[in-house]
Amino acid sequence: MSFDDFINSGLNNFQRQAVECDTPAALVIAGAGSGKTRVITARIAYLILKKYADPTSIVALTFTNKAAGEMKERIAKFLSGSKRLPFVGTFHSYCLLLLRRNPSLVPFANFSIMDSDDQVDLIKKIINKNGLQKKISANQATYQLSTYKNNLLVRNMEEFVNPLIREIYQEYESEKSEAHCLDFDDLLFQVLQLFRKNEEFKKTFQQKVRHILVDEYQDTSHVQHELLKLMSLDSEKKFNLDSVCAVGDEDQSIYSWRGATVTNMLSFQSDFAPVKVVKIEQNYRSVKPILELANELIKNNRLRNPKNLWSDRPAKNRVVSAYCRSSEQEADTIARFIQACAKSKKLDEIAVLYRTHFQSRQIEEALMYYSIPYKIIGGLQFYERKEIKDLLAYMRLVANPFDKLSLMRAINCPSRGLGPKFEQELLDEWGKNPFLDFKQILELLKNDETNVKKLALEEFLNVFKGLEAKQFPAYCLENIVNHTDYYGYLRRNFDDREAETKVENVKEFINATLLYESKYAVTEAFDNLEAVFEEQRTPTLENFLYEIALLQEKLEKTKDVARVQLMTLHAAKGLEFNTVIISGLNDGVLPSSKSLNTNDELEEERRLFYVGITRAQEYLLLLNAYARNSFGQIVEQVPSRFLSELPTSLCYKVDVEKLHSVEVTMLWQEWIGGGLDTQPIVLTFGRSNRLLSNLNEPVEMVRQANHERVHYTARPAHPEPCRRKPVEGFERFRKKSNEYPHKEFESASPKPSVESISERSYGGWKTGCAVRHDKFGQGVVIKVEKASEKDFYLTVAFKIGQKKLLSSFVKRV
DNA sequence: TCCATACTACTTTTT
DNA sequence: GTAGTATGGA
Ligand SMILES: Nc1ncnc2c1ncn2[C@@H]1O[C@H](COP(=O)(O)OP(=O)(O)OP(=O)(O)O)[C@@H](O)[C@H]1O
Repeated sequence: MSFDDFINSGLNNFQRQAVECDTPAALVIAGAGSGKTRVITARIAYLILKKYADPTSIVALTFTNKAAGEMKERIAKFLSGSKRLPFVGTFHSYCLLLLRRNPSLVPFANFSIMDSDDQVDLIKKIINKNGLQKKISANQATYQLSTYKNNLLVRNMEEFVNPLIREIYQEYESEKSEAHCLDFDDLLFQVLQLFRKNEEFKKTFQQKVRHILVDEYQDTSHVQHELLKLMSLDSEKKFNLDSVCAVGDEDQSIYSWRGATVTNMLSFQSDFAPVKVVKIEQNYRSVKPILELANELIKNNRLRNPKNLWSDRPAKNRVVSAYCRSSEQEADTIARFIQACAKSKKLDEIAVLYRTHFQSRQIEEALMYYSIPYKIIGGLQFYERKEIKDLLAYMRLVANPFDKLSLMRAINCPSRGLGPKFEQELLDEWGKNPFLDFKQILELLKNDETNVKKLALEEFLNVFKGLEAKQFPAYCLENIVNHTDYYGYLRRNFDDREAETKVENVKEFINATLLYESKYAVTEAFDNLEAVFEEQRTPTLENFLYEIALLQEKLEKTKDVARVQLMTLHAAKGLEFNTVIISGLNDGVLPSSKSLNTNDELEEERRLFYVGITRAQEYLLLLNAYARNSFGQIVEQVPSRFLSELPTSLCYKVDVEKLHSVEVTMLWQEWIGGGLDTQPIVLTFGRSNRLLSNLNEPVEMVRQANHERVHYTARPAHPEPCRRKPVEGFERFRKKSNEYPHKEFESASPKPSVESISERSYGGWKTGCAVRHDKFGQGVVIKVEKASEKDFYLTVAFKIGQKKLLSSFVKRV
């Protein structure tokens, strides 16, 4: 389709207004799936093709690399053939680009970028050094530090700051700058400072860049908003670009925990006034039942502006909510569902979404068991693996010989007798001579060491002989691997299977560097670095390190076989799939147990669920389980409170827990396999034939919002499926109301075979003491068992019956 | 200094 | 269940 055709037929009136908007500032506020991203892409194409804007004068900022990738693809379609492409990427990657374009303005010429692991490692070191372990965990400190840093730049928050954090902050910053490292926050800060302090820099920037577009504005941080202001306004706060266009949706704000500020949407309107505000209410992505479900859910949030999002894609029987007995069954059910889908859909049109990464493991296991190809987005990333990070440390040292953190990582890996004691010497020495690079320091130290250590140091330094930042990355990496005998080290230190996977990973790493080199050879204009100076466009080690710093995924050839995508709800933002599976709809998982304290947090969890639902185009499967493995223990679960907010008329509930696995497959085949879109199909389930058309009829509420009514007892992880009276047809799958899920197991289930130690008191927990649980109310402890040093299992008699739970879940009364 | 063993804490979410 | 740390003996 030509772009003209697209403008005429591929956009509705409102979208077109935003795309063709001539006022300098435009803001699109619109619900999920209403084509906001489409507006951004179309506007970029419009500016280039209709307004003859130089592509390199356009900057499009997205929230994630994945979103950037998709947008690039869409734009490239409109601009087929053109080698000059606009910048599309995250705020962070754009800031990195600016810093690299202006090496003379950066505090250190060759800096390393710390990822979050490096950050936590450094903070942990500082905490341990100052004996603060007892007071704060490294993860907590990292999080608070980032918040502190972000606030520092924009407004003064000194008095509210945890003094501990300020202390750590000082040391963290100085360690970082001695090592010539920047963390993710620094990338934004450095550029922010450039804009604030360097008029020349700002002038050059505004001469070159004329249009800025920002996606997902509701999740931009204060710093990012500030940055946008500095980029677009002159010193008199007058608009100084040709256009700025942002799009966003308050209902999809899910990143407040990392500093996202929804009110940026309002600030945008005042800071860039006059702003043309465009609202879009039609959803093009989802079929009606799915959209209505999402609308009903989000209505429960009080802190929002009501919207009237509608879809004109009628459909029936599109949402099923499955109640599983355990997380294993949940995973198995997902796998069987995907199997049933695979007959009519491509696997990459299906996504499994979850709240936290650890949930992916069980799902993975099930998918492997059924040989379903899948791909995990996020989670433990390729470049976060230990073996890769070790080698990266060597590479980083080549590019940045001041990188203390990398040196500490590399020096004794593979182990060469240079342990913590030597590390301390090294740190002391370096502290005295901060302007020497690591080779000079090590040469210095070599003189007063024993022979064994001398040799070890010699060996270590030899690895770097002849390696330079301007060489090809693959050459450097292969040299490092060979000179350190890295494969040998892996085989010596890990058992066969583990060693082999690690060796494989290293080989893949080498492949990735080779691929990176060839990519440069093939396409002259490497889109991301399109506007970088020529010498920065050669595939050097240095450039490779910058390229991967903000990328977690490894560079892969082309899209290979279609695979089911597994990711967190956060990572799914901005994406869409034919079929979406959301697993783990239990209180404590979604909403997360850490977000139950305040209403704000709870509403963000609800938005997260909303984002998940609105990723689906055609089918939506929701799952929860009555038991879940966490920390190697089976913990009872209650269905998510959000499930009770979904109208039953839109959501078909199934008691999967009562089905045999074969029946589960039949269930899915009947739901999906028949091609419900085109014609009503005749079911051939069991002995009876039956139309599926009544799938969507209202049912009585099954599990009430007040979970107190539901009665649970401890039961084995895999109870035998219970025997049911056969029910005719598909209807038999529908969850019965008022039927307690585990009535059958209550008497049958063996009592936990842990010896009673109820007479004893453990950690202050005593039988007979009164406790309060958030949901189950008051109760009395009948049994105490040790779970760990600090945690205990309490068997508590509540009004609703006995429950066994971790002591951390109850309060003493 | 290295290794084996025991014991803890651990799970949000991302650039 | 596992990664990371603490301890103690070789
Ligand atoms: N005018 C239109 N006509 C037909 N399809 C459209 C139109 N606008 C958008 N779409 C389609 O609707 C879907 C959602 O669009 P898009 O991803 O741009 O929405 P969005 O507002 O960015 O969504 P979200 O906020 O949920 O990420 C896409 O598949 C897109 O192709």
